[in-house]
Amino acid sequence: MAVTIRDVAEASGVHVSTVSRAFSAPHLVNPETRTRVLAIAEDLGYRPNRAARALTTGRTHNIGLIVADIANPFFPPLIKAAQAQARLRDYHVFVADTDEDPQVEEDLIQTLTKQVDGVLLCSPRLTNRTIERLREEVPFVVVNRRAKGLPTVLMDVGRGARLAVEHLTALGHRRIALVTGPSGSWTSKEMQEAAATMSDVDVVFLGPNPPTELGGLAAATDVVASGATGVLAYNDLVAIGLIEGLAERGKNVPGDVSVIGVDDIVPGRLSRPKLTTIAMPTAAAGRIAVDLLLQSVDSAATAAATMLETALIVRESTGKAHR
Amino acid sequence: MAVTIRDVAEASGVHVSTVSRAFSAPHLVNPETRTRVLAIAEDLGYRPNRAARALTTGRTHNIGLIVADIANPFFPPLIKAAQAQARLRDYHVFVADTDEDPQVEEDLIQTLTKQVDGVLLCSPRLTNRTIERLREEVPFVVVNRRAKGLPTVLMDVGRGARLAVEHLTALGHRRIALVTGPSGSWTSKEMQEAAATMSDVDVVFLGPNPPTELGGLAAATDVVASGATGVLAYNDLVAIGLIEGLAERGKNVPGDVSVIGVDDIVPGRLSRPKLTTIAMPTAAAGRIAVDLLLQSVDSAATAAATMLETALIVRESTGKAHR
DNA sequence: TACTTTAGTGCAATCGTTTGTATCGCTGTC
DNA sequence: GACAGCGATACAAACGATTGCACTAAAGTA
Repeated sequence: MAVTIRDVAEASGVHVSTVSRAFSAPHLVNPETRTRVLAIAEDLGYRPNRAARALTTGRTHNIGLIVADIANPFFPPLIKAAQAQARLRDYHVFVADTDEDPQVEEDLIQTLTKQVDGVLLCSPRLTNRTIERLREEVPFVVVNRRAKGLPTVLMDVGRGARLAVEHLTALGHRRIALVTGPSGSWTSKEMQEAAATMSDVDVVFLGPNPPTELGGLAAATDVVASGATGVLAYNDLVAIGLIEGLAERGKNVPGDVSVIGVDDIVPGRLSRPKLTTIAMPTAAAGRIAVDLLLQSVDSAATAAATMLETALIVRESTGKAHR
Repeated sequence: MAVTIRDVAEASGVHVSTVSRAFSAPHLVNPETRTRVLAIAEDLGYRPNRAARALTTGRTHNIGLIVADIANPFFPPLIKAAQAQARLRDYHVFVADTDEDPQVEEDLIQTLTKQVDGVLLCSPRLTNRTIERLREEVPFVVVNRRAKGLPTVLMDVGRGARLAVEHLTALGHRRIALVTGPSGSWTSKEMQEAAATMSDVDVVFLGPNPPTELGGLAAATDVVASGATGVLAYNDLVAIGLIEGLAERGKNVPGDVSVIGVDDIVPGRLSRPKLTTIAMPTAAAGRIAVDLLLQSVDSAATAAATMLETALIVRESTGKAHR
């Protein structure tokens, strides 16, 4: 059916090895021969069979991208960027969704291992021990989590949290609540550590909470009870839920309480009031993670952590504190 | 490095072909031998090399999933469901993003063709002629667009539109605007045709518009000018933009104008007022599309169109019309 | 002129599976 | 007792590429 390297070889009167080299080792073949072969290949619509190539070279030119939940608005921009970057490098991306289940995550890595050159792990739920074990089988890059000895891409949410708190204090808020996320979350820990070092302000920690709209909704009671007039939420979904919960209790945002989220996901840009938030460079993270992965595929892994800048985006959910 | 079928064969004292058959043709090998081989394979951590298998069988056990824009909230649930379904069938999914560019879409299909058993095309922007040509190379299933002679998964947005208009008329609205989408869109056409057949109501068509929040924002002027008190928007993003545009012109939703969107994406559930919308069964579409695709991979393609039901979800953006 | 180098190409092994065919030892039949 | 039939297994040829090595002819060197 399909046109193979052999067809091209016959059509151009050379051996298959010459055709192969015309593509992958140009300097080894006569320029004239090369252009002729390439033209004929083009003509015949020849595309190298990657499976066959993978068999001899051991390189599949595929990478795996594993996320907890594709439908979580945080991930699509990252996936999109990673896929585009991989395409630039002539790699294809398997996307897999673990449904937040560590067991599924491990299985997925196992079955993917043999047909990819590396795996991108986004916000993995696996234990460090398991990651340690699996890294023997395939190169990893981890995004959004610290993993000792592995190349890692992180976003500086600590600095983001400081910017957020500074923004709130500049607006006159003196008592601030940090609505934390799940207890195991690296992001949440970073935010707490950063907030704890701030001066000129009282910070109360409320949590842990599920990282969802419902988590925010439920946290509204605590926020009201805390007497805080400024809130930094674990992420935008929590912030949106919180704003709703506050409204139910007669509190207006930003009139009575200022709320800041994290992630800058699409719903936050469209909700009302539009969410002031800490923007995470997810697209950049995806791009860089792919580059790091491909780099560690054909040389020794550089186990450095890359830290990306975050930025405060002020929209409508924060305002001046009144006495 | 990795453990191959040969290692398993040697460890169990049989020929590789026996090991192969122990997996893929159990009835051809002695039950005793089989269990022994399987145990040893398990022990050694043997995983068949898919590239090698693909080479002989011609089946890669991969499928391609091509969408216009991963970051568009409409797609992730579909991708998620498709990927999960594929995994059930022991298939892996390449996800690729065309950035809404037909040329990229065509390239993508070309390069993917050789390493997948079939391609899922979601809301393709390709011309019918191009699809016609490409289908020679690889089995397709098309989602969210009519494609003659190809298996197709559609969502009954026509019925959804009728439900929406009925809902508005039941609330007393007598003049309704349909804010249409891009001119080439199948969905938009379906909605127009359905709306045109409704009685007891004036329907005005406003468009075409880009399928984004900005498109909705810009359409607000026309809506106000049209004198309509009820609006059906091309999708949720447009609806959200429209609500914002109406607010800028002093029109309250649902007080002055009722607005209905399409898709039931997450932002619509979180925006304020919460959006009344026509829910599209995207997850089901993803699942079914995968099944159809795998089916047409190893038998003749059934070129039937599957139509999925939509549903009206009433939230807060629609209300009674007042004289 | 004889020898070495080098550019360009062909040859053949190899990657890890699958699968059609051959082989082998039994059992049952006539 | 010869042989067909059969279950179980081994053999070996693919699949489509890559790549180390061998070879040839021309160019460079002494």
